[in-house]
Amino acid sequence: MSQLPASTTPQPRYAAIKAFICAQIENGDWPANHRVPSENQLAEQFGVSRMTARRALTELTEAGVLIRSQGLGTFVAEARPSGSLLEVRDIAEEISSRGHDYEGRVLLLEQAAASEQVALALGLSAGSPVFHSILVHCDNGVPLQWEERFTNPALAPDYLQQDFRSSTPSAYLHRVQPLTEADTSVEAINAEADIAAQLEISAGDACLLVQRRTSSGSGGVSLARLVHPGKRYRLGAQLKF
Amino acid sequence: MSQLPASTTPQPRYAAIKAFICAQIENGDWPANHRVPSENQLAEQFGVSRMTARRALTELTEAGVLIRSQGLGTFVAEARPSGSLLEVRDIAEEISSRGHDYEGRVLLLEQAAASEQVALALGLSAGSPVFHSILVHCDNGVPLQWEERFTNPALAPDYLQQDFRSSTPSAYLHRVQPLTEADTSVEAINAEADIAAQLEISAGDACLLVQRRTSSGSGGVSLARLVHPGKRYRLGAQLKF
DNA sequence: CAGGCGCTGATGTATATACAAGTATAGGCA
DNA sequence: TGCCTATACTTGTATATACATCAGCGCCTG
Repeated sequence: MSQLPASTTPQPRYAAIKAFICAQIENGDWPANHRVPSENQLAEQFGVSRMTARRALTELTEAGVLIRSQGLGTFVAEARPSGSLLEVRDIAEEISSRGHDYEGRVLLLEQAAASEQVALALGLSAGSPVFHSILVHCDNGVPLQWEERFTNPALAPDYLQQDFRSSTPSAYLHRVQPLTEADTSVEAINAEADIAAQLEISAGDACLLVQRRTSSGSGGVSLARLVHPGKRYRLGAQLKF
Repeated sequence: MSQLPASTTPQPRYAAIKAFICAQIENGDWPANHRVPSENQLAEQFGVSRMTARRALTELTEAGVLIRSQGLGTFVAEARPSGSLLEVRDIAEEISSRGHDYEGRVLLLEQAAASEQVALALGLSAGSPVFHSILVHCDNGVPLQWEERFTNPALAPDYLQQDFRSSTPSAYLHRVQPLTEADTSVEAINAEADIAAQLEISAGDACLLVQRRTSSGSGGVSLARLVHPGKRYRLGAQLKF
């Protein structure tokens, strides 16, 4: 073996089919929603078995390049919007990974009655008891995030007994309830006076407001409002297509 | 929810194997780096063929739950960090999909000399010519995004000839250069006077500043600074784990 | 004793086959 | 005309089999 000098292509055969399909799409020959040859057609065309052709289609589907539907066929997916993915890490882990000291200041930790909005997000009825916490996360003593959180008591029963000075509610929830879903929104706000004071910035300073609703298979777990001082914090992301 | 009591189980057989493995991991019976039974063992244990057991292992590997290596075996992966993903869509497509009118106001479209920072991001030398554009994207006539962009002339030669009143630079670049990578950061700023005027907001109002560097296989394509009025715009994301 | 050889068992690739399930269409019957 | 069914084609699941490739181990030879 290894008699093929250059371009020794130990690549599997399904890779050739994937490359072929991607080439057609990138050349523009196959626009979005164009129908891709069926598994049997590709198998015959490339002289492979149906299972091998199927693997190429399956992997491209998982990559978001194709869309398949049983009985109909395989189609080119919409050109993906110049989208990017943004990863938001746990704030305490982030601070620790920089080699800085993490400190959580607990401003409030209580049981309260759910407002209509909170009840809706957590799948409860308005007025039901929910856990309500407000804390400030600090990096080397400098406030980096103000966090207000409403948590479903059924899914995190001993929330109020936690010590959030060293571990975050987010980490606790992640530990007791495997999360399966998260809805996040990010916007910019001018800091209100009280939050500004707690973040040790001036009222009106620009802040990132991240709102996140997390849920597990058992239902809504938690609703969080996270405020970051704009001058001290930035969300980052690296994405490869 | 819960419309399926227990009877209808049209679930494929590999799903049972996946569930079994996940259960062992979540129970703590199989810690990180624990060795998972081999394909043949699982096949015998569940009374399925090796290919079916293999599928369960393959899918869990793709999901990041397991790690496999040829000749060694399959192992439980390290617990995944509590990360989440945020998708950012193209602004014109976003506006159109709401059924609103998109309008692009071109404030500047020129060739300029690259600053040191721009040159670094695009893989050029400082002072090289780059395309420089500033525009404001409007939704039904209301400014929604201020965009300043530096583009590599080698990869988008007829950038200056484009009509960005109806199609965005982002869409043009996506068309002529398949992007493979993007680095994005999001922060909050107080609007400067000039940008505030162009966005028709007050100076000092909180804004989202999104900075994005995109690159293709051929190198750095473009560097963009996107400013959104905080009161009018929000980034959203839905993530499933 | 060192090095190599082959064995075993693991994952990776590929094939042929079978049946299940969803979709669209052509044709027939009332 | 309107509805229903049979059929063909598609993707989805599952199996049995074969060979390739890689890592680890032990034995055996030089």
